[in-house]
This record gives sequence, structure tokens and C-alpha cells, in this order.
Amino acid sequence: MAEVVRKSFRRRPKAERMAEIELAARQAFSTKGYNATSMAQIAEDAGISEGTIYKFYENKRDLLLVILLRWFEDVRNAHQLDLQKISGTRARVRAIIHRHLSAVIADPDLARLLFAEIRDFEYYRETELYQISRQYTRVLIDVLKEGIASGEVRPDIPLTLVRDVVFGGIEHHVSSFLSGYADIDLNAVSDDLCDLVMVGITVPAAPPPDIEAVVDRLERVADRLEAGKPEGGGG
Amino acid sequence: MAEVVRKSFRRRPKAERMAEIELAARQAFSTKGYNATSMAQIAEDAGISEGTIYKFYENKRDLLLVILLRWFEDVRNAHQLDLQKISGTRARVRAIIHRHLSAVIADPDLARLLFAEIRDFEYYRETELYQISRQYTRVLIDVLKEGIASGEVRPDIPLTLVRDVVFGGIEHHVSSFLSGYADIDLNAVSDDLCDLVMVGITVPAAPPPDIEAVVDRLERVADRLEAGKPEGGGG
DNA sequence: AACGTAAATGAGGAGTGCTCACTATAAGCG
DNA sequence: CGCTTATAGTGAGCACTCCTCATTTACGTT
Repeated sequence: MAEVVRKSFRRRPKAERMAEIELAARQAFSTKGYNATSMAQIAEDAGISEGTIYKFYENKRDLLLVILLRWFEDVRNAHQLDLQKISGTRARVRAIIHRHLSAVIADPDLARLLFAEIRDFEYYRETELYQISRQYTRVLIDVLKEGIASGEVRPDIPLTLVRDVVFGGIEHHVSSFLSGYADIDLNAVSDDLCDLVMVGITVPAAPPPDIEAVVDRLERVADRLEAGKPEGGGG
Repeated sequence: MAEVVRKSFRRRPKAERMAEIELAARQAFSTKGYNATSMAQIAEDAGISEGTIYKFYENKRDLLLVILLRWFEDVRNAHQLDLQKISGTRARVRAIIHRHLSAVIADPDLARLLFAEIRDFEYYRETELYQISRQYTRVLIDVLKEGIASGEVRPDIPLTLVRDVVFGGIEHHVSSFLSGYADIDLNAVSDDLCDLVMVGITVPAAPPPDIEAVVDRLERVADRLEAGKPEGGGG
């Protein structure tokens, strides 16, 4: 039997190999998308053989989930730190919007993977990534509840719907940006969306007439009449 | 050389074959998703060989696009007819929301395919489906512009953002429904979302002044006038 | 009845994710 | 230092994928 010639290789600590694999995978997934990326390509970029990847990750899907989880955990932690410094319902809502937009704009490719690829994985909801994602959007609901408690927010608003409108709205709005066809003004969009959620699109109800002033004038007129003087000034 | 035995087949008009293929494909895509559906399976369900599909459709992606296009055109047409009967900005916004929710709930699987699979296809934006989709969401923007013209809507609202918030919000909100984990109250959600977009989440502005007190004062002034004396005393 | 055309075929190519029997290596031990 | 051992690492190969195309068939027309 012919001897099988195998090329030599270096053994590396598990953690380092995983980091290399994840780096290669992240770049490939980001630039080419999930389906267009092959495990063979990732292995080559990471300088190992295909089989090695399966020593650390169950399968391709698992690899993507791990990558997105690491990224999302960072994003979430940054958000939580940020929010502690801000008070007032409106400012906090604005901060959540701003922060989320920033994260999506900073890593549009990973965000797109999360939006478009992961969501329809079977068992996504049994995933740790899903749990983190829930926690992440949960923050907005907590802020709204504080707002209700402090009287700034109507107590009858549908909380989960508001949450979905904010995050779904951002997702939709940024999708053109993700496709590279448009640019986004981070601050302007944050302000606009915050404003939209807070006061809606309807024209503000006509400000109530200043009844006090009117009565004051009436009184002055009455006084003049009482004083017996017919008329004072024309116009 | 051994003769290749081929089974007999029936020739059918192009249109009928295509209808059969699309039916089989639609069912398979709907129940199993895009990636989990194989062309071999579709061919078998349609009672033909795999190669025949490629006589009518460029590739698997094209087949899905055609199916979603047919469905979406129907949805759009129904919407347009519906909207003609309704007047008033708020009622029209509410109708758009209600109709879109209905369509998504009626065909959750196709909606999910549109949301999750299609969007990240390369060249999606060069697609007819994309154009129809633009037209479809465009209707909301037109309604908002009418609202601005009629004075019902603030003229400074960011139109595309409102559009994204409505459709993105719906998408997000029904994603739990699409996964089969929750149910949706069509009318309640329509009302809530419409309300949210129209007036936001903030508590309504300043309470009206105390009219009673003002009227009392007016009456006192009138009494004074009648009595012609500086003090009149109320009743 | 023969023909031409277009429908239909299915083996096979190039690629995929993934497995597994196997080998090479570094760390721990004497 | 060698010896053992656990395990990182391999890569041929399996079962599958989408898709092509030379070939075969059925049908409307003449």
C-alpha cells in the first residue's frame, strides 16, 4: 500500500486557533454573506484544514452564531454603560436609538447577517444570541415604563409595539445603507425617529387661546366703561 | 453500448407546466424554506425532471423571485382597490397598516420568504420584485403628502423614516407570529400602530385652563357693568 | 407519413457541508 | 532525555446541492 504523505502542521492552543478561525470566518461572512462563504474558504484563510473547524464548532451555522454573539455582547455592554449616564425619558429613548444606529452603521455587514440570515435559522429562539437580543431591546421597554411612572409617557401605549417600531424602523431605514446605496446622517435620523415616537406625525392641537389675557382685556374694557369714558383709542 | 431506457412523458403547454412548477415550488418553499428546498424535490412534486425547470427559470433564485412577484402583485392590487374607498389621512394610514398586516398574516410563509431570504440576494435591487415593493410602500408616502397638503400632518416630518417605521415595525412585530409562537389581534394592532404614528407616546400637552373659573370672573364683570357699581357680589 | 421544432430528459460536473479513521504533535511524566 | 498520552490536526470521501447539455421524445404542421 502506498504511504499517505501528510504535510506537517503546528499544534496551537485551542483559544488561539478559535480566534483565528473566527477572524477568518467573520471577514468572509461579512464580505460575501453566509451562503456564498464556504467552509473550505474559511479553513484556507485561517491556514488550517476544513476538518479542524469542526473540532471547535458544531457546524457552519454554529460558527456564525458564535461570531455574531461575540459582537452583539460587545454592543450590548457598550449600550448599558452609555445609558447609565443619561436621565429623562426622552433623552434615554434618544440615546437608545442613537446607540443602535451607531452600532449598525459601525458594523453594517454583521448587522445585516443578524437581520437577514440568522432570523430564519431553525431553533434561533433557543439560541443564546436570541436571549441577548431580547435583553437588548428590553432596555427600551424598561425606559418606557420609567417614563410612564414619571408621568412623561402615556400609560396606555402598547410597549412591545413601540419596541418593534423603533428597532424594526431602524432596521428598515438602514437597509438601504447596508446595501451601500445611500448614506445616513446619524444625528438627524436619531432626532427624527425620537421625535416621531414621542409626538407622532399629527399637527399639534391648536394651542388653547389665552383665556386669561382675554378676560383681562374684558375687564379693562369694563373698567373704562364704568369710568364713564366712551372710547379711548382707535386703531 | 447499452441503450439508455427513458421513461415516456407528456408534452404540455408552457403556461400549464409553469403553473405546475410554481405551485410545487411555492408549497415547498413555504413549508421548508428556501435553502431546505431542493430543485429535485420541486421537480418530483411537479411530476417532471429537474432539467425541465431550467427550461423556464434561470435558476432557483429566479424561481423564488417569480413566485413572490406573483403573490406580491396580487397583494398590491388588492391594496390599491381598497384604498380608493377611504378618505381622510388617519383613516387611510390605518387602512394601509391594516391591509399590510392582513396580507402578512394571510400568507405568513411567503411574507417570511420575502423578509428573510430575498433581501440579501445579490442584485435584489435590480429586480422587478424590488420595484413592486417600492411602489407598495410608496403609497404610504403619498397619503402622508396628501395629509400635509390638507393640514392634517406636520409638514416637517421625515417621510421615508415614517414609511420605514411603519413597515419595519410591522415586520418586526409579526416576526413572532411568523415563527408560530404567538397570535396577533389584527384590529387592535392596527389601531395601536396607527395611533402611535399619529400622536406618539407622549402625554397630551398642557391641560386646558380652568374655564369654570374664567366664566365666573366674566360673570362678575358683567354684573359690575349692569350694576354700574364697582362691587357687585356674585350669586 | 414524414418532418421540424420545442418539450423533456437524466447522467454527470463542479461544488457544498460534514464525518471519521487516522496521524503528528506538544505537554506531562519518569 | 525518551515514553506516553491526550488531542489538535488532517484530508479522502460521502451524500448532497444546483445546474448544464447532448440526447431523446412528443406533438402540430405539412
